[in-house]
Amino acid sequence: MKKLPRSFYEQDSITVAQNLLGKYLVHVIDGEELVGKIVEAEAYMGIEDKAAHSYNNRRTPRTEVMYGPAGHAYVFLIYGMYCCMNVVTAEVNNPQAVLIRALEPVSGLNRMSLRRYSKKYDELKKSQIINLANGPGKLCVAMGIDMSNYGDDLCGDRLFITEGSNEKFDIVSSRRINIDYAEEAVYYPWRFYIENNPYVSKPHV
DNA sequence: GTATGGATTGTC
DNA sequence: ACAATCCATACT
Repeated sequence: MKKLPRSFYEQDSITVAQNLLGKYLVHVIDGEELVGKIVEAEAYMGIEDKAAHSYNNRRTPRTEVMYGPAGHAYVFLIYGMYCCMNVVTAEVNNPQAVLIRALEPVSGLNRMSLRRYSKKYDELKKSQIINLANGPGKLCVAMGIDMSNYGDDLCGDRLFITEGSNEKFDIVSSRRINIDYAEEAVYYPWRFYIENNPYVSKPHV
């Protein structure tokens, strides 16, 4: 499949978040391709978005990559135990990003399964298959994405995103998850997911 | 140097 | 409903 061009990422994060649904996230690790279809994403609109790490132009070592060119990975550690992966969007010095929140596993299934459960894929229960990558922390474990991927160029050959299939789907929008601190931004409908996809993290919200 | 809390998850 | 777990950030 064809990699998404830099221009895909050089738009506002709301547009990119919606357009990322159905695309394939690929991580090449240990000589194998791990692939998941993006089924859920959240837009973080940067300087004026109280939910964003870059709110009010907060520029620190952690958020630095968000101020650079679009199409790079912003990975951060959350709660001391999980990583979350974002795609940097918009132009330089406009620190927007899209959080990848859930994947439908596509290939490298055994590798993903071993990373999450130390078991082969065909030994998993149904619930474990659903839970392989249906959350921002889980998908990073399954895909082997960690802080060493901070700043990775998504137009490169290690961590990238490709075009999806021709399937049609409807997009649902809702409030973003776990940003209760964000005052009025709590209610912005900037979470997007594929309707009726079983790998979405919290379909009901 | 010190304190605070989090774009989560798994278990109780 | 809550603990796990620890770094980034803000403040002194």
